[in-house]
Amino acid sequence: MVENRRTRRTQRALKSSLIELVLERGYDAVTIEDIAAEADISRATFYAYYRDKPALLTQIVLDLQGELAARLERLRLRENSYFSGEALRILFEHAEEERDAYRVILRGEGDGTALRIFVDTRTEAAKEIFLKRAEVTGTQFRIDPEILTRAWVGEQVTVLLWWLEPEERPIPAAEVAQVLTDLSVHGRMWASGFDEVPEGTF
Amino acid sequence: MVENRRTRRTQRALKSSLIELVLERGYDAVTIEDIAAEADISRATFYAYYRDKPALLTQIVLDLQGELAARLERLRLRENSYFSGEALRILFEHAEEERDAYRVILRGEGDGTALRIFVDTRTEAAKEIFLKRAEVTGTQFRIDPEILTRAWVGEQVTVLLWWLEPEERPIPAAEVAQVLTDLSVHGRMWASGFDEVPEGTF
DNA sequence: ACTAGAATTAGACACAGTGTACAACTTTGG
DNA sequence: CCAAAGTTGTACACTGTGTCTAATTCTAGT
Repeated sequence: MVENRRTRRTQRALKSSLIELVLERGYDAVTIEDIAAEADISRATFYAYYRDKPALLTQIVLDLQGELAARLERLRLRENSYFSGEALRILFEHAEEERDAYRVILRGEGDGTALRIFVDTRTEAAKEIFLKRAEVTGTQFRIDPEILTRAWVGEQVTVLLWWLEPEERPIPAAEVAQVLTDLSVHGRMWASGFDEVPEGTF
Repeated sequence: MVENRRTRRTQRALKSSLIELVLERGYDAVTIEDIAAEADISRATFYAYYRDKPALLTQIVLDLQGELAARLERLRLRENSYFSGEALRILFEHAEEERDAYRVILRGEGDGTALRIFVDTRTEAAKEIFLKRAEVTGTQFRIDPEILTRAWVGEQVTVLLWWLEPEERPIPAAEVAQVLTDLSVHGRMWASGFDEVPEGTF
């Protein structure tokens, strides 16, 4: 199975068919026969490329992460800053371009594996940045960086899914990214309009 | 199907069997026959209570949310404060008690429906509190409360799952809840050890 | 303690989808 | 143009699903 025009077409078709059908009917309601039919390919060929449905979905996340990682790497070479909110904007823009794939993944379709891969990869990336920043600036974490990272990725993923779901997104990518950065940087009380945390609370 | 000793036993057994087996082998690898066998019940009886596997899982989330809601309601009657981090502690304590059920749900096992129900319910609850607080204090949101809420729930869910996974939890419930509250209230830069946001960033 | 009704059972059924295999065919790249 | 790579249709055994039924066991209320 070398890289041909044909094989590429086949794999692309299978991936986008899965995405389309899953969004339409839900993961469990889609059979391999359905995917093959939608892709105009025989069921036998499906098995030439993927062991089963989960394998195809996993490949979709891996591809997506690969593309995202490439864009972030390009940014890193340009900017070399651990303080830019740029990375988040890139994530949201990428997600908008690949809206359907992201929706399938972030919804957790097909046992949660795809989502788990996505979250874990993002977590690793974020953790590295946080730790490197602390190292460079000599700053001491006030809370466990593990929790910090998990929380940060959790925010991203949840807001991302919410933002992607409607057909038209009223808020542009750059703007949600900025909002999320502001919230994360300044905290929830600031975001709620308080200038300081009210007395005798929390 | 009135509430008997027998029917209650049957339903409980089916629920905990599903949870146990899913944690052991993953949702898709568990058959209804497996669940019934584990619960010492015939497959026919399974169908007397639940249409299918998803229906059973959904019931599990609904039960859990019901119990959690009851505890939070009790708190609300006692405290009547919109500024307490108490609610979060209750969530973490509840999750620790029902660790296995929470893990199955938060992992997103069996198409993401159970997780979606969980997240949506939490989101509604959080949104109500945020809006009510703003109303009471007359505060103006600096960012869209919808995003604020989604992000907050996203943090909770992600950290919760991370915290629940290991067999023994090194950080007690009350403490993670406090950490999460601190982070959320003061923001990520504070949590990373910065006293103010560095110049020319974000 | 008895009994009507509720709950559970085993087993059979048709069915849909899976994963594998293979021989025949079409397309591709050099 | 042709050998190799890719694709196809078809068939197979198999697993699990959901429905049904007649027989059996348990429960609650008198």
